[in-house]
Amino acid sequence: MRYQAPRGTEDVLPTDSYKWLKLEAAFRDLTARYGYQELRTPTFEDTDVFLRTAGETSDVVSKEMYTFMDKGGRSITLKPEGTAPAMRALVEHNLCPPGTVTRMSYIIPIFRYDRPQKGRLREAHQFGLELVGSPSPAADAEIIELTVRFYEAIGIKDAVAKLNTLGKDECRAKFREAILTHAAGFLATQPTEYQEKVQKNPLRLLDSKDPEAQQAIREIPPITNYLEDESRSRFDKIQELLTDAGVQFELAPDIVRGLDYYTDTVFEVQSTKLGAQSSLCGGGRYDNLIKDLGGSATPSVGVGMGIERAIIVLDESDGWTGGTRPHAFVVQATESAFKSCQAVVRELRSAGLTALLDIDGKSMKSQMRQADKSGAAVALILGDDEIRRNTVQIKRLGSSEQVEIPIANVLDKVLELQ
RNA sequence: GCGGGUAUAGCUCAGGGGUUAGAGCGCCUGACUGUGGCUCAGGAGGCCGUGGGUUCAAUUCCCAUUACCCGCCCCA
Repeated sequence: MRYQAPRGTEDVLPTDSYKWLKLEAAFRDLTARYGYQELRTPTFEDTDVFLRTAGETSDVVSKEMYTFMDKGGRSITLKPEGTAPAMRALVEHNLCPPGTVTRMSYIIPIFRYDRPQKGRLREAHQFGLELVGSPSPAADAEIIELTVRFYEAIGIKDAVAKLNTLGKDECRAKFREAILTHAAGFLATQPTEYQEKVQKNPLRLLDSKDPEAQQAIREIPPITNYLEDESRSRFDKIQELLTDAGVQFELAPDIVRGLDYYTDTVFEVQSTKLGAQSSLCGGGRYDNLIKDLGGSATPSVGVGMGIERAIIVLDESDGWTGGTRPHAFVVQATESAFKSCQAVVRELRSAGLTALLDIDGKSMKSQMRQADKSGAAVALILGDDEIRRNTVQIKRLGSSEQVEIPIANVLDKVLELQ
């Protein structure tokens, strides 16, 4: 126990990896049905990709990035989020020419140097979706619907989308001013550090958990008072589409997101099972990001869903339905039966079944215990007597039914008793 | 980055300045011939997180460090 995994990282153990496989399969299956194709990007990017997009004042960029110089003197950053790298690839390979729409998905590790907590790791993983090229509110609604459907598909109950809009540049500027004006009294009582932070990004005030801040926030007129017509009608239309789709959502003015590239729509799905980290995923519209990366202006929407967080929620709600069980465990009743047992195992495996056997020459009692613990549906028992008779004993574990059958019928019988 | 808590067996946790540090679960072996689960008996497994200090004596007290947990910040 000398070494341990680096702080904020974790090993997924063989006994737990089925959870990952299950979520990944659900994600790939569901998104494929909506026409999303998987994009795979490098684990690291030029640091500029993130500096240009996430916003230099955002916490992610200002204090959480894993950035280093490589031996060629390049500034490299392990990706702290998925959207900017995906859009870097999209621009580089011209994946979304003007006038077209592109749907992409990805499964990636993300790295953020922050203090670890429940549901917050330095290396985490996320499922991502990007719907690129469509200015339509139907695009926003599709991403939100797909996200909620994913949580339903993996068994997370009560997945409710929290929806908000941040408007566009001009209206947001007016709204920021309004925040500063209305919260001036409260801010004056705060440490200068916090004042500066809010000065730089007044929206930050809105998701504060401080009760006094909450009080101050109540004085601020809602952003909807400042929205331009286009933003307002988008917001309304999205809600209409989600309602039509039967997707549960709530309006949540406190959702502002930590990355600066969002425009108009922002949303999260939250859970109370995540401790201080309430959000299971976060996403929104980013109409300026692609242009910032040197592409042509392309309206887009996307989402990033935390895999570890989904697993926590499912763990705490007993959301896992049985792992995989072997079909058969082959028991050698006599030492000399080993080769025959291996032949049986080989036959079952080549027919696509999971078949196990002991390779340490343990006692039959021990083998039976192993068979039981493995969760196998049946034990196949083979010794000298059976070999002489060309038979095998087949025992259904969980009951004590046992019959002797011709060895030629093993496969059929094993399948029958599953 | 800031504040607080915890660290003892594979897991969940007791304990205590002084011979061989415990429990439950798990694991291994056995209970007449080649049969699991239940029961019973036996057994393996711990530098008591790491480094330093106080002390005749530290796993126990103190300090530091590392990791995890909780809250803040923030977020997946």
